[in-house]
Amino acid sequence: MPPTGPRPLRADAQRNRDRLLDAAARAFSQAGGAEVTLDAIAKDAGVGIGTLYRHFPTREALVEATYRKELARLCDATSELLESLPPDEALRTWMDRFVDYMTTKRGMADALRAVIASGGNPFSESKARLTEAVTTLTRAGVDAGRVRPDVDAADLVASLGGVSLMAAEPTQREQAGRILDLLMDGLRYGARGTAAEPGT
Amino acid sequence: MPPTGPRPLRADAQRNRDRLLDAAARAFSQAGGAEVTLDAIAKDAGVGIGTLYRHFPTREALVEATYRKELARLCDATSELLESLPPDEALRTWMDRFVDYMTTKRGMADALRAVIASGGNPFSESKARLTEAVTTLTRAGVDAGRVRPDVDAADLVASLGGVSLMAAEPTQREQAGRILDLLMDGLRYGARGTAAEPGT
DNA sequence: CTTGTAAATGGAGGATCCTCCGCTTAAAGT
DNA sequence: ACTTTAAGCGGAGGATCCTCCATTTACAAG
Repeated sequence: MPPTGPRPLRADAQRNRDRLLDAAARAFSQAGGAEVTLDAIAKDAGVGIGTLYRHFPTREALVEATYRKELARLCDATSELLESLPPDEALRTWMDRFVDYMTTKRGMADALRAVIASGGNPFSESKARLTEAVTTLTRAGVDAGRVRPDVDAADLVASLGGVSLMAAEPTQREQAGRILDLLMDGLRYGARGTAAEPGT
Repeated sequence: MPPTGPRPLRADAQRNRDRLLDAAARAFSQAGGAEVTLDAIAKDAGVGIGTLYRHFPTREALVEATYRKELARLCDATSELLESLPPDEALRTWMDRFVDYMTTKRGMADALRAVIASGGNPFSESKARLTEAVTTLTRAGVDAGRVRPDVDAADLVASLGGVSLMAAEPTQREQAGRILDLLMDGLRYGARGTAAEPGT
């Protein structure tokens, strides 16, 4: 017997959930979308505020769900990057994209804070995907002798999260880039094929 | 004529400000101090909520002011560290202390977010001190050939802020340590006296 | 000491967050 | 079709945040 997975949502619940996500996507992608009130989103979706909170217990949860697809796309881009670039550059480029999502879609910052801070639970889905993507990239780098082998992918994801949080203001995008360079050099330090010079 | 500095506070205003800081220190240093309501602090200080908000426009501003002294102590510790340790280890140790403040005094996280995110204004005092401290440490490292010369101190402060934000949970203190190691190796990469092996 | 005035006060009130629970309804069983 | 029941709904209401401005007060000038 197939172990009863989490039983499917009731039809009306599913419908409301979808409406909420639609409304949220609409709201968050507008300018200043980070300030939209949850009441407004619920109203726009035509459901009660209680329903919103049941489906998404915190603002972060709603934002995370809204951006889950985009996060997935970002993760899926790894193989493509690895085909067209040397592994360390692929990793560096991927990091840049990661941060770019933050500065363009403002609501995304909340999403990632939620994803990365998820000590153990509800958002681990996206977190797992991100960690997996980073694992793929670093492993390729290690195999090519361009990245040190003793780096934990989860640590790196956390770092990216931290950098992104600081770079939330588009003003600080350049600073974020420099920090990523630094981090990248930390990743190169001690790789098999170590070069003594920093930078690309 | 001496350029009229920001005119001194009126006597009653100064008194209220001090009371508020006392009350805040009391509140924030208690367990779970991060959740204290501002109304409670105002009441404890015996002033109206409006007064609190005039002196400290945001929660972060109050927290920052509360911890300003401790932040200053941290900054002042640099010379002591430089006397007893090689510059790169001094820097690494200082970074650790920086993060430690976060995990012990929980309210401090808010403070630092405020300090570091201060694009340009009200908290630049503490930010400037932190940057100065890091400058001292890195410069010593550069002179000793143990830190690369092309690192901007402000970038490093921002990085520390990012790491600290992610390490807010004491659970993640070890992860924070590993990230600092990585960052530190990034700083060593390309220093005059480059060693090919990572770590200390 | 009196007066003028700008600084400072404080709390009522509007906005938002989030919880809680009595009512509604999908859908499984008969 | 009818009953049953638990999943789902919604929004009133309590808590907190922050603003605004009529009133009070420090203190400088006369």
